[in-house]
Amino acid sequence: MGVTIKDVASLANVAPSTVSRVIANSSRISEKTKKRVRSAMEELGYHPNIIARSLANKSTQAIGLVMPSSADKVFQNPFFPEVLRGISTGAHEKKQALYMSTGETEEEIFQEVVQMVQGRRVDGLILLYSKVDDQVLTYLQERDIPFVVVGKPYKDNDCITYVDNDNFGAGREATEYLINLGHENIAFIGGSLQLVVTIDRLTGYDKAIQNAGLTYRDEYVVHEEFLQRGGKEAVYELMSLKDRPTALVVADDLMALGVLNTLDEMNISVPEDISVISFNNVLISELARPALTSVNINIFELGYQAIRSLIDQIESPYHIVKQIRIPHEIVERQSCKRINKKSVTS
Amino acid sequence: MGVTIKDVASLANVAPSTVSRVIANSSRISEKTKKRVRSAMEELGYHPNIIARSLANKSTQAIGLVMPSSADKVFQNPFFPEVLRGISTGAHEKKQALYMSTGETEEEIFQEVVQMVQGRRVDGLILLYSKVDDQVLTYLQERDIPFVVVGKPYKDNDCITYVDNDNFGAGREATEYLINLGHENIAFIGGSLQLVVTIDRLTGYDKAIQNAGLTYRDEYVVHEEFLQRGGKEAVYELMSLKDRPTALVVADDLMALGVLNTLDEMNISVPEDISVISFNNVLISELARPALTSVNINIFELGYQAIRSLIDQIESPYHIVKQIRIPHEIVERQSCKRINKKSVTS
DNA sequence: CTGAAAGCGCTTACAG
DNA sequence: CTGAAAGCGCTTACAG
Repeated sequence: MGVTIKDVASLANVAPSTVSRVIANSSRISEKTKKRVRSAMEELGYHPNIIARSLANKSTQAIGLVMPSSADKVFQNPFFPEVLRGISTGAHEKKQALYMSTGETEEEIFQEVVQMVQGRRVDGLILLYSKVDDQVLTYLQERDIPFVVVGKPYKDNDCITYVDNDNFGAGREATEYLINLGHENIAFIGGSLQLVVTIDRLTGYDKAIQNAGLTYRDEYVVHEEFLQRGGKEAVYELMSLKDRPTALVVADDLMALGVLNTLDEMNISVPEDISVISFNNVLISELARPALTSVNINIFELGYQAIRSLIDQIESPYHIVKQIRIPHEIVERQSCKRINKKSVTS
Repeated sequence: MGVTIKDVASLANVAPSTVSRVIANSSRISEKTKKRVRSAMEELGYHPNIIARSLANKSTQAIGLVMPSSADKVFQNPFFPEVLRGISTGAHEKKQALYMSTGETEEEIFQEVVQMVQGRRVDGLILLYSKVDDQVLTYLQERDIPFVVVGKPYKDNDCITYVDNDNFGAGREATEYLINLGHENIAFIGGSLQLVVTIDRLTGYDKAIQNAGLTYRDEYVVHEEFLQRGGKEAVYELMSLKDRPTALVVADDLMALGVLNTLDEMNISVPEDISVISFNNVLISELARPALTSVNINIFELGYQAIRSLIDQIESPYHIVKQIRIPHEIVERQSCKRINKKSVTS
């Protein structure tokens, strides 16, 4: 049924190998025969069989995307579609196909990765997460398969190519932003401590608190699963403290939206009674009321740079390691306000 | 470098063809040799080369996902991650790999589809959109490639396998829900009329208005691009009418969130002054204030059934056409309220 | 129950 | 500048 290289060859009166060279646009073929072969391809509606090509030259022109486990929660976070968009754009520019993992548990995903790699389905992989003690990462390192991590790996930073924000800096700056508005009681609501991003942002928060000479309080730091219904618990806890915080650093826009709702239910208004700053700057932060001041981490760029550097790595004859830092900046909206200190109030 | 079937064969002292049969778990091989071969595979860490297998048996165990064009807007709609999740789950169950298209324009996407199909990269495709006059669809039909559409195709309904909601019914019921709450001035804010889903929901709205003996008014029906910053224009237009609507049917949760914001800016409160019902029931509808009453269209199921029926189609020896209707139901939250009719007000 | 051989549709030294 | 031949790693009639 399918038109093969042989059909083209016989129509153009050349050998199959010549057709192959025309496809590759080899400089060793005369323009004249190239033309003849091309019109034969046109006439027959020939398209190269990519599978056969892969087998022959041991390159797939395909990239594997490893999604985090617990797919259900993850996909709901607008982070993923956006990073996918960046990856997709880069893939298209470089004519790479994209393969997605589909497993839900860590073990399933690991098996899939092994399949992709050993089954020679992909030339390299992008890990769309970064977590402590990851067997996928270990496996890829051992086998010396090209891969890049979106986010900062927990260890071996120097030997792994990754694309990340300066989340420490982002956490520090967000906190400093609140400090500059006069806040002294600033709490931090973070996601899972299994995620390196949480750790980094929290450390930045710490640093800012210290630098400003504020007292660090354990009870001001709470953690909730990312995406949980608004971190209700966390907010209740914080608001029932004797020294209520006057400002919150929230690790994620979606979580911040939930925090906003909980505060609303408690009749605490933002930014009048309490200021809120969050991270990621996804569409939701604009649509929230009040619109959220959020740290833009340029998610698209994270994905785009990830695939660019993966392709560089695949094409390069020697093993290159690169760390790419995507810039961030605070986008001011309506959720933060200068505090009226009691002493200053007339 | 890679371990091949030959290595396994010589270690196990059998022919390569026997190893192949063991992999396929053919009943024609004795348990004894199966065991021997399997332990050889284990010992060598053998994994079949999927590419080579594809070439030999002309099946790829991979499915292509065709994303809508204008990827930028699309990925931001929570519809896509959710439908992807359904597809991914089904793919994993059936051990199918997933390929994503990466093109942005219609033409790019078309070329990619041709590549996937003629390059024998996939056994079938899922179209994650449905629009008027789609060349991809026409191409797949002509070539008799297995595919399924998520959404209702614009024409040729009977010959195409698709998975859809009863969007006509959903539009009608949403409108009836408002009518039952006593509303008579009900407006419709829809997305692009290029999308079949918009047309269906609008037609349902029409029907409900007619059935109830209410007068249909042209000025009550407005269209905005899906996802546009809240359909601000649309809301202004409607609210400046002499006969202001008392209820809105909004085609999409994200759009409804924008509508909510615009109303808020105009100091019109929901549901006291105006009721709002929308569609899709994504996470955002819960997080909005007031929480949105929304028609749950079971997006996950849409994706899950799509891939199931695609795989059925691929595995079936004859061409089967199926139309699957995913149920929907109204999820009541806080954005709708019984109207206080003037005549009834004491 | 097992093996030898041809074939899937390409690419790529090697030779001329 | 072009061709004949071997090979990529599997599968599958065919034969026994």
